[in-house]
Amino acid sequence: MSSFKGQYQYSLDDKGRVNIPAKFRKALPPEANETFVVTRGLEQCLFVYPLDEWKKIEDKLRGLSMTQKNHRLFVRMMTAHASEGQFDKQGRIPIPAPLLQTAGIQKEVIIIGALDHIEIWATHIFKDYIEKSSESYEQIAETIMF
Amino acid sequence: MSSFKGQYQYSLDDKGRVNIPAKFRKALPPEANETFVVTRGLEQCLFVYPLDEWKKIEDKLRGLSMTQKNHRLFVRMMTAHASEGQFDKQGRIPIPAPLLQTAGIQKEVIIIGALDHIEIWATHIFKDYIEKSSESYEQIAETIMF
DNA sequence: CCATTTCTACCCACTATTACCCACTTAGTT
DNA sequence: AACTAAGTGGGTAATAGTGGGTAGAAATGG
Repeated sequence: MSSFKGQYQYSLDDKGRVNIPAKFRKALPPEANETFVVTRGLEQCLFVYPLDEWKKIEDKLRGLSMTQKNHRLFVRMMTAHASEGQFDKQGRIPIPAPLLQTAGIQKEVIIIGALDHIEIWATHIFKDYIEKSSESYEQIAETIMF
Repeated sequence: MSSFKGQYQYSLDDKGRVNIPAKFRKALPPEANETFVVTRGLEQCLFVYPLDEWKKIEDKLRGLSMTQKNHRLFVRMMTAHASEGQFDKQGRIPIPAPLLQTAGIQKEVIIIGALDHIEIWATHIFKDYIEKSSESYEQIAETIMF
């Protein structure tokens, strides 16, 4: 079971590749087979799952009904934007252009760990999000039962 | 079990052929026997099933009742538009003209993976669909229990 | 039933893209 | 200060995508 955490600043290169923090790469379980899946996230960012975690998502998606409009939409959003890949020798992954666009990524990105997955944000979007959300953080905490 | 994912841009050539992404071809299980079935999709697009997955659909269709008007309609829609075929040496499949028409495909297409099947969309229709759906995506996500 | 025409499937060649590899730079550690 | 590890950039070879030509099969008409 992965437990990604932390926040790292990187930049996208001309070929659409981003580095994955060495800490995260080392934390990958062997079942992930050096493979990850990037897909569209909720909020304007990208989710990166190690292969083993993605398999769990897939199983849940398969359980949805093809005849339900909302289910089809959800499956499409998750899968159509998903891209499976492997690290190159330097530990980078390629991000398909459509995903970069949906996440508003141009050059500067922030990569954060979120336990079972990694998130990639355009730096300025992430900063805005954190700032805006900071105000309601304590309030939202009230609604969450621990 | 197939697990198609990703999004690819291709163009229909003058002979009515479209390329199937190399990744998808490689992911075909041997049971599919290099064969696929294209049929009319839900929403304005085409569904492409590897033969083994299509067999499962057929089994479900057989389970429907011939005495129910809606069932007859559903079976007809799925089967009348279905076309079985194989890849040429370059990995392309021919799409019958009537299917192109129902999907509104002229030249530019987007091919997406949706786990057990592949979908072919006219590019502009797909973009409209995604844009329109993006608004409701997070909302729909809330209703789907993972 | 045969001849002609159209359509389809197969094959080849060109172009674009991707993935792999190597080298350089920067940062952190001893 | 030197060494090691991590991040960045770019070149090249292999692969994938596109377009078009030709031969065989099917359909149509005489």
